[in-house]
Formats: sequence, C-alpha cells, structure tokens
Amino acid sequence: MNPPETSPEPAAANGKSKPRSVSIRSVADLSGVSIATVSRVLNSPGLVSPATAKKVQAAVQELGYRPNLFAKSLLTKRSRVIGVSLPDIHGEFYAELMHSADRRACERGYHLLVSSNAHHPEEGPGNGFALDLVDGLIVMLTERSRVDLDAIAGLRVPVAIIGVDEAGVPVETITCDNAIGARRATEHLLAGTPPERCFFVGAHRGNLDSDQRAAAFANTLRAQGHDPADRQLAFGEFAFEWGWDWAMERIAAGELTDSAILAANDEIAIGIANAARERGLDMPADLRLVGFDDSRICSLLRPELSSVRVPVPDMAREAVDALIRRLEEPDSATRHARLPTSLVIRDSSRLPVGGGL
Amino acid sequence: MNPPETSPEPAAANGKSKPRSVSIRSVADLSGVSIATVSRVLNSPGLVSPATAKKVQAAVQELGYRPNLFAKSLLTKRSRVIGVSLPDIHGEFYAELMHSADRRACERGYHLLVSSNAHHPEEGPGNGFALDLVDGLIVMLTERSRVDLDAIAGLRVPVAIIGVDEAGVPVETITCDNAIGARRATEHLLAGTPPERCFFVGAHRGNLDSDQRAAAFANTLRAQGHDPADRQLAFGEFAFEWGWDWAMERIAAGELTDSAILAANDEIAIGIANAARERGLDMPADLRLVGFDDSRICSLLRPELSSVRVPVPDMAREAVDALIRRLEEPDSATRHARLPTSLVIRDSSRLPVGGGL
DNA sequence: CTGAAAGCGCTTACAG
DNA sequence: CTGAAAGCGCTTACAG
Repeated sequence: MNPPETSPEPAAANGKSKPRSVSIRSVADLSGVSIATVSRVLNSPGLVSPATAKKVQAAVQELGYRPNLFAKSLLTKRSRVIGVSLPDIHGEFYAELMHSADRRACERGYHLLVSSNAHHPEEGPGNGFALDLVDGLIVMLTERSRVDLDAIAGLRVPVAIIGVDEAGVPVETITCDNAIGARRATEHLLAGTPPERCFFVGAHRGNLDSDQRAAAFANTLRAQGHDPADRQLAFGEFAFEWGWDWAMERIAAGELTDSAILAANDEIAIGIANAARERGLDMPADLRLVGFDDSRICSLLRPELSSVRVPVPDMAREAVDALIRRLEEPDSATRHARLPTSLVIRDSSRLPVGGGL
Repeated sequence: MNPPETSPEPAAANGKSKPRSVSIRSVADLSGVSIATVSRVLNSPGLVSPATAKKVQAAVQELGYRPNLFAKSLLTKRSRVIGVSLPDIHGEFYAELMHSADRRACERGYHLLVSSNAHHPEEGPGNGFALDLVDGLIVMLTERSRVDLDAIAGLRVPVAIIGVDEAGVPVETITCDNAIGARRATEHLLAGTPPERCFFVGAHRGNLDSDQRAAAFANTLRAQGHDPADRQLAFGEFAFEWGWDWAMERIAAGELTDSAILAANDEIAIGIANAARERGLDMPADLRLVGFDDSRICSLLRPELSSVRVPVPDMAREAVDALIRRLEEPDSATRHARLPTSLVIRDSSRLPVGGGL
C-alpha cells in the first residue's frame, strides 16, 4: 500500500498513481481548462487572461509538466537542435570549437547534435539520422573538394560552413583571414632574415588553410622583390613527424642556419623546433620559427612558440549565430564572415632588441 | 512549366510538384498498399510478403522517403539520441572523449547531443531541453559532490556516469584505475629516489582523480615504510601556473635537487618541468618527473614526459555501451567498469641504465 | 499477410 | 479570451 519511493522534489511523482508522463491533458484537467488553453499559456501568453494563465502555471508547476518535444516538433517542424559535422581535426581545435558552439547554442536556446558523418551517409547505421532531427547543420570543411560542397547543397536543411568561402557557395560561411595572418608572420620573419632564407612548411596541397597560408607567404616574398624558389615551400601534413623530418633533412643539408620558418600549424612547428634543438640550433639566434593556430601549447614550450592566432571560439560562435539567423530569418541576406587572425610574437622568432646584433 | 531546379540525385524531388516532405502516405500511394504495410516493411520486414516488400522498397527508393523521426519517437518514446554532459575539462580530454563516444554511438545507430548544462537546469534557456529529447545521459563528474549525484538520481532517464564509482550509486559507472596508475608511477620514482624526496603535486582537494592519485602516492610511500610529511603532498589546481609556482618555491628552498615528482596531470607537470629548466635543474639527473593522463604533448616535449596513461577513448566507448545496454536491456545488472591505467616511462623520469649511477 | 482505425501529445485555425 | 476539432506522420493492436 505504501509506495516505497519517497520523492524529495515537489515536482515529480507526488501522489498520483501513474508516476510518469504528465501530459498537457493532466495540466488541463488540474487547472480546469482545455488543452488548447494550456498550450497557449505556454506558447502565446498574450492570448490568455492573466487569471487563467496563473491557474495553468500553478498546475504546470505542481505537476512538473514539460511539453513532449516530439509531439511539438511534429507540429512545428522545428526541434531547436543544430547538427555539427566536423572533420578529423586536432584535439584542441575540436574542443575549443565545440565548447564555444555549445555555449552559444545554449544561450540561444538550441542544442548541439554531434554527427561526424552527417554528410557521409554511407558510413555507419546512424546514416543521415541526424538530418531528420536537426533544424540545420554547421559543417566544417578543410579540403578543397567540390564533392563536399555538392553533398551539402543536396541537403534539405539550412547550412553554415566553416572553412570555405568560395564564389558560388550560396550558404552562410565563416572563415578566418589566413592570408593576413600569414602575411604578417612572413613580414615579421623578413624583418630579420633575408627572403631567400625564409621557408614555409605546409600540410598537403588541397588543404584549404595550408594552401592559403602558403600563397600568402609566397606573395609576401614577391612583394619584397623575391620570387620564392621551389625549395622554400614544402608540403607534407599537419603532423609533428613531418616537421621533424623536413627539418632534419634541411639541417643536414646545412640550409637552416640563419633561417626563418613559417609552419602551417603549431604541430609542424614543434617538430621543427625539436629537430633544431636535437641538432644544436638555437632559437631564435640560429633559426626563427612561427607556428599557426596559437594553440595552448605555444606558451608552454621553451622557447615559447610564436604563432598566428586563429579565433576558433569566435568562428564557432559566428557559425551558430549564422545558422540560427538562417533558420529564424530565412529571407535575410546570406553572409560571409571572415574573422581576423593576429600574429603573436614570442621567443621562438623574436628579433634582438635594437635591430641587428 | 519547367521547374528551374534540376536535381542530380534520383532520390530527391524528381517530377512531383510538391518538392518536400514525402511522407509514408506518398510511399503507400505509389506502391498501392496501406501505410500500415509501408510501416511494417520498414520496421518488421518479417511480417510482410516478399513481393509486397519489394514494391514498397522500390517506392521508398524512388521517393527518397525517410520516416519522420518526431512522429516515430512520439509513438515509440525512443529517439536514439544520447545526451553527453561534460564538465569543463581540458581540450584534448574533451576531444578524445567526444570523438570516441561519437564513433561508438554512430556504430550502434545512436546520436550524441552535447549538453554541458544538462544537470544544471538553472543555466541558460536551453534548460533541461535535452532531457526531453534524449533516451539517456552520459555524465562525467570530476568533483566529490553529492549534489551532482542527487541531481542525477532525480533525472527520469537512464544514466551512465564517468568518473565516479562510489558505493550506493545504482547506475552504470565508468572509471579508470587511478590508484594502480599512481602506485606504479610512485614505485617507479621510489626505485631511484628515496621516499623522503618524493613529492605529489595535485589539484584542489575534492577533485576525485587528484584525490585518488594522492592517496595512492601516500599509500605507496607508506608501504615502503615511509610516512609522507605534509610538505610532500601539495594541492592546487590542474594548471601549468600552479605547477610552475609550486616548483619555483620549492627550488628556491633547495628542496627539489635529487627529487622525484608525481604530478596529478600533465599540465601541472609541464609547469614543473619549465620551472626546473628555468632554474637549471636537469631532468632526469637532478629531478625526475611523471605526469598523468599521457596526453599527446608528452612525447612532443624535450625531454619527453613520463606519464600515466588514462584510457579516455576506451572510457567513452564503455560509457556509450553501458548506457545503450541500460536502454535496451533495462533488467540487466548494473555494471561498474574500472579501466586499467598504465605507466609510460620516458626521459623525464628514466633511471640510468644499470641501476645506480 | 494486409487494411482500417485508434491514438501518441501536441498546435492552430475556426468558431464562438 | 476560450474550447472543440482537425491533424502533424507515424506505429500497433485488432480484425480479417
């Protein structure tokens, strides 16, 4: 006779013999109005008399009622869930992006569904599942690939793309200014090192960020009257090992003394730095080095690593806002945000005070 | 007359004048059966004659039909969405955990909803939203707090907890074996350093991981007949700066020469390492150091940092499996998984070959 | 093996 | 300002 469980919170299953699923019906009964009125109190309070509203709200409180989202979404065709599809990106990158997107989505009353394979419907049984649940999609792209863009165009939901901003992409895009960041870094290197001893160490060709950074590096050298030789730009991958291998080879060839290097990301830069240390080259005296991303690790290294800051949290925030704008104001103009990067100079590339030594 | 858009894929909006929302009705009409039969073909193929099934499947293909998940979930009360609630954890940690959980969820046909504030309903308008959408929750806890556990108990959905495994928690738990990892690390330090010159540098008291690691450190010293002095265990936070400050102070006091230190995580260890370098202490000759987590950065540092590996991806995977088990076999026994840690010895703590120097 | 029907829990014109 | 009714797109007994 005595139910064994005693529920501490007033909201939940107090008294009633059916402990779960308090529905709009229960609220309507308890407050003596129709379910339509309950719905109005919750969704369009302006349409209801204050007295009625009060009664209903009391009932909602007492029962701990919360509307069934599936029923609601079935009617409204809106779930307030945003899908996020990310490529295999570096840990810190991923975390910063998700954290910031999550915070923003929460602020705006949305939730984030992670779906690394949303636009690869062939993978796994999850299979496009997300697409039916989601109001829109944030997709991060890192490769120059029409395939991805076409797949996205084929989707039936609004999309915001992080990482690509090419002509003819009629969706919201959020990018960072790789060109300016790489130019500033290159100018900084050129301020203390002759152009023919400057190098760029990139990821594989086809990676959008790496390619843009490489192009800006080359252009900045050209702007100073130096047409970079092939050997001054190298392409591998976003990996410690690649930076290490490249540097070891060049050091063996005697090419890195009094040189300056821009790496396409911090991890490549760390590979280069460790190889240099291993071979007895001093930073910044013998070799000046700048990474890219300005990840947390930069200031933990010795010497601290100069880097170009990429505003990942801002980009994630912008992406959420852009997508929500598209959802809530479908007729607004499509925007293309390009967020600023900035050079952070630390010991690995610092010039001696007072100019030449 | 000619619709302007030409859709390349056969599935989508080909021909029909209403381009969106092909419903079960459309499929039923096209294949000449009832919607009930369409539903059966999709959900219980065994109940339908092969011939009928073939017709229906063809129609599904042709129309590119996908069931409306909201309608479906309204009936079945299942969304195949798992909520993930994480505290503010370190970047790499977060990324590894989410990546692994995402992969596993996808394999099993589930999706992940990130909701950093799922059990903090007071924060933001997103407000418990997730709870209505989600079949169950994976919650990671890092603090010793009844509040969190009670809040979780108050939830009406199945839960798997990462990080806590205390008596009386009647839910699935997934932890790692902090005690064994810390013991192995301490034994490794004791093998070359007298117990009174061994230190543990932890996070704040109350952090579950840090406290467990501290306790194991102290116990291991005791097991060798040395009762650790207060000064041998310090508590601050999981931060580079804390490690740096602690080390600077102790070095100034002359306490860290020929010492051995277990840090509660890698970041604290890096702070200690940098301070040691700054003050001219050599690792491992003057000071031997072991971190905790074995994050990626350990092998990028010079000297490489010894660390205790925490199997984060495995834990995430286990959590997903545990939760799904709870969802799909509600009567199965509640399990408490404790995953093994392991000591990874690198240069920062290595003993000279052949024993004593 | 298949269909007609009820109903999941809500929202929203439509009348009052 | 409020209620009765239709219906969102599906699943599942219930009869055949």
